[in-house]
Amino acid sequence: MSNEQNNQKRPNPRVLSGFRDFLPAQMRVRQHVTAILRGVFERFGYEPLDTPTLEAIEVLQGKIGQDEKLLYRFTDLGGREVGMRYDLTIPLARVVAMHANDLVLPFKRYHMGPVWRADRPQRGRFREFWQCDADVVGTKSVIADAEGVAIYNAALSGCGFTDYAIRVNHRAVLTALAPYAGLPETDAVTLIRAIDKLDKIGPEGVKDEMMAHGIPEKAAERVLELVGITGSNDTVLAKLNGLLAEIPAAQAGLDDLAHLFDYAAALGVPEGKAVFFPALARGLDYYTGPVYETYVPEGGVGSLGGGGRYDNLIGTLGGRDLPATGISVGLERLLVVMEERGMAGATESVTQALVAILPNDDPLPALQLATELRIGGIRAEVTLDPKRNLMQQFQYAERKGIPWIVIAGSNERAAGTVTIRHLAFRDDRTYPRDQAVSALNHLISEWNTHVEVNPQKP
RNA sequence: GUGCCUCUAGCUCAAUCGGCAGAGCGCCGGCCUGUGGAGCCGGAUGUUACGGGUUCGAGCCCCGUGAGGCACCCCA
Repeated sequence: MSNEQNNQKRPNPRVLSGFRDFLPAQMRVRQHVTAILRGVFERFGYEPLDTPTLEAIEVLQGKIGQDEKLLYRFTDLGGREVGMRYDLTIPLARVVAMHANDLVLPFKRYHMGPVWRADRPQRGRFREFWQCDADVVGTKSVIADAEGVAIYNAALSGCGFTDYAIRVNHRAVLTALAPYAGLPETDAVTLIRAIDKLDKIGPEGVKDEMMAHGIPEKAAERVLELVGITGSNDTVLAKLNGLLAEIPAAQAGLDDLAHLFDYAAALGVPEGKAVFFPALARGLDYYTGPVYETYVPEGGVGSLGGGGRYDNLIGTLGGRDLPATGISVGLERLLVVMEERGMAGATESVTQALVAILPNDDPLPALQLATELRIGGIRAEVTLDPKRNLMQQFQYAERKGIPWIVIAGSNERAAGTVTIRHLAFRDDRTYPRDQAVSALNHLISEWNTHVEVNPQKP
């Protein structure tokens, strides 16, 4: 086949809108962050779960309300109607319905994996993206809700964030808005949809939006006054208790939140990180109790994750009616913000040491040394093109982010030594050949300590 | 799925009224070097996102497609 024919037949390489390739440098960061999240989930005693990416369409349909149009669906070769999972919560509900007898309740699981939505892509919004969820099924305890907040706190601080906030609200507060403003319940969705934009368009914008949807000015002002209340959690709770005294369901919700904040503090959430935020809006068709979302200032991607209690969902898939609560961390948004802030470390290669082979030297001793390093637990690679001179090998290591280069050329062999050089520090050290592995292992752990103490690389 | 904006070298950006496609950084090749990040010499930087149209002539104007972004919608 000639090149011309080849070019004509070859399709333009491309990826679909909202889908992405992850090159090694990006994958290292993704794996770094998912490892942090996995560590947090497991530290709180959540067990891993995985489920198929495809589900029968009837499992996915009807549980996701308005977003059904965002479902990727197709007919498979056997004529079955199939959908790609839209979130990780529906699969959890299905697992609980199918395996209820095998699960110990409360069932605590975490699940990290891709989900698909045929949405219009934007910054931090993709058609294929990862969610990292932790949920508890089978308890109504507010401790479980507080645990969700505590997990968020541990996850975000574990990733290096310091300026995050976890906003907390309650379904009962949201549903109380309409009666509080003297409006019929049917206006609740309109009110919630509007106050959800408070951050973006401000109080005046929210008021305009409400009025544009037929809410009387007085009622809009009343709602805005309530959701605009700020202060310490105790202050806001007290004020809302007063304002919503006539609405028993709201009182119960506020009581939940009072406990939640106490529990969260005891679970290690620092003062000011879990904030009662009455303007936090979450979908009404889903959540039944406490709800929360995480924010970082100037993130530009909306919330980094959300969660809450959904006591009525599990039963809808045919299993026992079980209460549930949980969180979802948006890996992509986390990474967008981390990348923008230069927090996405882990720029080093997976390779810890390159074993150099000098030009015209025998490659076998280098291969043997690499083998020893690997047996010693060091991720090592060996120069694959020994015609490259030593400087080119340095440059290869530098460019790839390999921190160490190990040289055991003819000079070292004659002296019975190895030379270990740290690329960035330009630090040469000579060790006896038979101590190469232990010496490098020692240098690596020394370096890791240094990185932890001082994340700024030279 | 709707509306609007954007797309020039690997990256960041230029290109007067429609008149020869440019800079910096990076990259590639050669030479040299058992201890470097360089030097010297040389080179490509390119289907101006893609496909059409108008024009003597299109990076620039028009239409379509794709991708990215913003706002809806919704959400991670």
